[in-house]
Amino acid sequence: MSSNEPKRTGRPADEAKREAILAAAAASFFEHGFAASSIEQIAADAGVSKVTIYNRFGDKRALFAAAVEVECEQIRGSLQVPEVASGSLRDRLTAVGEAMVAFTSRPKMVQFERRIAAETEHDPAVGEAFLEAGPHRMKESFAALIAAMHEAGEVDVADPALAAEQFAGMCKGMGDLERRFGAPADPQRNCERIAGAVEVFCRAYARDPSCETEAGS
Amino acid sequence: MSSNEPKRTGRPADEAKREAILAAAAASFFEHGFAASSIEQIAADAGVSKVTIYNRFGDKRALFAAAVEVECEQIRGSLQVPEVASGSLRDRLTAVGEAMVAFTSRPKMVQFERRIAAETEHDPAVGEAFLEAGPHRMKESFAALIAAMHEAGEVDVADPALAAEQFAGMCKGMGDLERRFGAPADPQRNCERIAGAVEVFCRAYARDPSCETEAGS
DNA sequence: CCATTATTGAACGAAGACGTTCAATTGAAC
DNA sequence: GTTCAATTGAACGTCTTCGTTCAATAATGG
Repeated sequence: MSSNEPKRTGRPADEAKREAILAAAAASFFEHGFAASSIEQIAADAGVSKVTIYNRFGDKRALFAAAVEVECEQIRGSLQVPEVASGSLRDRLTAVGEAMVAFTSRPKMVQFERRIAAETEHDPAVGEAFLEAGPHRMKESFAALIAAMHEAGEVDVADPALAAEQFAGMCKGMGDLERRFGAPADPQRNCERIAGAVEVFCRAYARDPSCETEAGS
Repeated sequence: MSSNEPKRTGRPADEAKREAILAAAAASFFEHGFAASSIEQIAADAGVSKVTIYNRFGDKRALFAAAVEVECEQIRGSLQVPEVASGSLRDRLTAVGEAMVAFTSRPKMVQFERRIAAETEHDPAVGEAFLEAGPHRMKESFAALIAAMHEAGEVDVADPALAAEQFAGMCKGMGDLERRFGAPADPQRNCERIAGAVEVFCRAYARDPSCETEAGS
């Protein structure tokens, strides 16, 4: 693999600058939107010349795409359904619900989703990339977990993917939507939503009506 | 009330032009976004002089706000939980679920929500206005309907608002999110989501396990 | 030291946008 | 027909933006 060692002569590219550019680009794009962000401002924020940005990314849209890709990579890295193997079914579902809500309601994520959604209108590939990096992976992980619970005889679920959506949908309730449109978060209501989701899910799917089954450690 | 009859002299304002301006503004703002829309283009689309727009609305932001207000008004007018008074509990819930999904998944609405969410970052009042005109009203209507079912002894629901959110959340599942990020709609999956939501809701809340209670006509 | 590449600062050109000004025209009411 | 407001078209000023060009400088390998 000669590509592994470019062996290029001349002054090497400053990787720190690349990251500074991407950080500044992300900050501007996701706060002000694509059209309202200016390359010059991003360059200034990154402490970098405008020409450097054009040399390395070529284009405003390409820079945007690169910033989105970095963010999606971060999402892929930090997203995971908690592997709670112990505790009652209720406890484990509650943990999953809390993790999902906490993950999706961070202001950074809300902001990112808003911008990606808006940009999807102009460039569907952006929305697709996000969907794949975030929600779809999360859904698959959680569906697999439900399928495992089914195999273990704890629940009786014919369609794990649907059940995963149902549980996630109940946990989010309208909190999701409210945050997206600027309403302040209501932690207490969120707890009630999660508790309610666990309750309904258990009533609908649990084999043991008491839902106190302990998972084998 | 002299305000009822302005009795103003001179050439009267052309109301058709006002509507044309608002229509063109809505089309441009909600398709391209606020920053990427230009007054000149909107004026051209509306078949109107740019000066007319400035005379009547004053400002680009004010024009945007007016367009949002018109759209919210339309939402307030067309949104309603269907008053299905007959049929089994399952049938009525299914009808409500279908109506909600149909209402929120129209491309126009998806587009509108994307833009409002993006603009909420810059102007929280916009998000608040939409939330009030749309989701909150819908939730209250549906919660009232569930409360009525509870009064009638069909279901046993301690928190109608929470139950309304749960049902709506299950109906939407991830279809909502997928549409927002450009994934094509999947009508069959939507039907399964609604059917699944009805099933889970009934198992969790219905007094009559068979869920075949007929509502009095 | 030399070749080569990265980076910078400044300036440029073209384009577009916002919002204003103004004279000219239109249209309704009296 | 006169009066008065609405509308228009065109031009203007100012500002911002994208993206490019170019000479000068910094940093590395040989």
